[in-house]
Amino acid sequence: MALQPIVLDRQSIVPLYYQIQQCLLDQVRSGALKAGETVPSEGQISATLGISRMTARQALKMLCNMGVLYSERGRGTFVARAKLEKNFLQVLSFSEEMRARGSKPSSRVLAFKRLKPGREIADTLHLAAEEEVVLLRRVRMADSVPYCIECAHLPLHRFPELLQKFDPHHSLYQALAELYGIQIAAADEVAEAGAANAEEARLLRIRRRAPVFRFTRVAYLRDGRPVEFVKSTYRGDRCRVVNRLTRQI
Amino acid sequence: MALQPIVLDRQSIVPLYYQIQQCLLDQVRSGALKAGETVPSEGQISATLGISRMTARQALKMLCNMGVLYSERGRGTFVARAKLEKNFLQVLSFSEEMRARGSKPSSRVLAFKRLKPGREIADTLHLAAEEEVVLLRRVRMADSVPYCIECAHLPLHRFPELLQKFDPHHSLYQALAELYGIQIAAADEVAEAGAANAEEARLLRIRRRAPVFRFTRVAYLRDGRPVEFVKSTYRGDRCRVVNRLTRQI
DNA sequence: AAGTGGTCTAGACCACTCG
DNA sequence: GAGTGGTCTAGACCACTTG
Repeated sequence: MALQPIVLDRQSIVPLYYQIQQCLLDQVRSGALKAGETVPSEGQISATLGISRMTARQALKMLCNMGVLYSERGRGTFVARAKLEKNFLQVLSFSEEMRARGSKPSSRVLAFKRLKPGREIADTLHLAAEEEVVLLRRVRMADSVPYCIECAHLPLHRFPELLQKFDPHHSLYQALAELYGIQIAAADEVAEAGAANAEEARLLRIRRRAPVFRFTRVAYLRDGRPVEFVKSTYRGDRCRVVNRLTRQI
Repeated sequence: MALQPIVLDRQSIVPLYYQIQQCLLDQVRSGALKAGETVPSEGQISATLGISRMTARQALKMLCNMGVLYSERGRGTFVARAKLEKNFLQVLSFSEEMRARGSKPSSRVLAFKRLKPGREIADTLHLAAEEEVVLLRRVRMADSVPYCIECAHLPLHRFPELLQKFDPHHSLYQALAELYGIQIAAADEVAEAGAANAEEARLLRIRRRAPVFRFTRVAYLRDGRPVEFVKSTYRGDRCRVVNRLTRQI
């Protein structure tokens, strides 16, 4: 309830509402604000910090959207009980995901070439007829243990010299950012349950017919243009899909 | 660019920003506003409708958060290209999900009783020692075809007369809402890939070792208190997990 | 009655993009 | 320079919860 002293920097380029938001987030993370507890009200925050109520509100609103807080009309704003620090639903590349877990990612490159794609891929990537893609097929490993087979398709016209410039043993997303200034903003992913075929079993070092996940992922830029189509097969014993679902009321 | 005439009802209890938001959403859905096109600017909307710019902004902001629109500073607000009409990550009960697809849900009840839960469930639901749960185990079917085996656990103290009042052939979520005024707001779900064991194969009418999804779901109220723990097994050939991922930049 | 969050207003300045 | 979105202010009224 007592607001830890927040020092705002009005000269900073960082918006005031963001400074407040981060400060509250730190207090929740550190446990200074515990689950179920009341957060200082919009009125208190604005009075204490000498800012407008709308600005205080903006800070709280974003934390509510993130699921860190929740508000009840007439009662107040509270710290939510659920722990959702699990990097929910971020688009992460394999490399990023493994590094986040403290493992060292590596790759065995199976194919890296240009190719005329099939219908599904051409349609999904909005390619004109006869347009080619770059195909990158790799076994991805963490600490030298195979995790998945990843088969990425990228429109050649958008990444003209990828075949020459990119070392396929490194992180693709990092290369796209560095070479082309490309920021992936979102992705749609479909997961299916399957059983390993002979090739998958060999590459992933599992038994034939062992459980696997098959993912189909389409990655988008901020404006919604598709830039990547990926099919991948993950070992069922080393992968789980975590979701945070919300209910529209 | 031309704004379809929006008629605002200032007497309505429905907030102005929400009326605007729904109207724009309809135009995007109907195709009147196409992907990549400019949406009327905050200034235009506020001037045309005779409302404050902050209110117009609130309507646009929510649509941006939903991924329907995106904004670029200095340029404008645009319709996103991705098709994201896929019932994004909503918590839906089996019944709701099947009805949404136009199928008729039904259930074969395997168990409906009180029970002392194991450690994992007691911990997850924050139960005191010796506290019991209601166990509801069902084969869920759509148009009489088995889809999954669902095994739900609910804290008995919160739903004291569920065993007497609820007909286990109907929708559990609907009953929770009607009998206890309970609104589930969010859920965490973990999916794993597996192979059907003998019992699962029999109940789901698939071969032994056929691919299945195994889900573990914990459902929460608005304030984050857990109210349901579910383990379920879905036929791999009749289920896919769809995700929309976003990237924190 | 006092306090809370939800909505709304009518302004303001800024950084940015574009012609 | 005109138009855009991003931020911020200082008020306002309302419905709601709580004591």
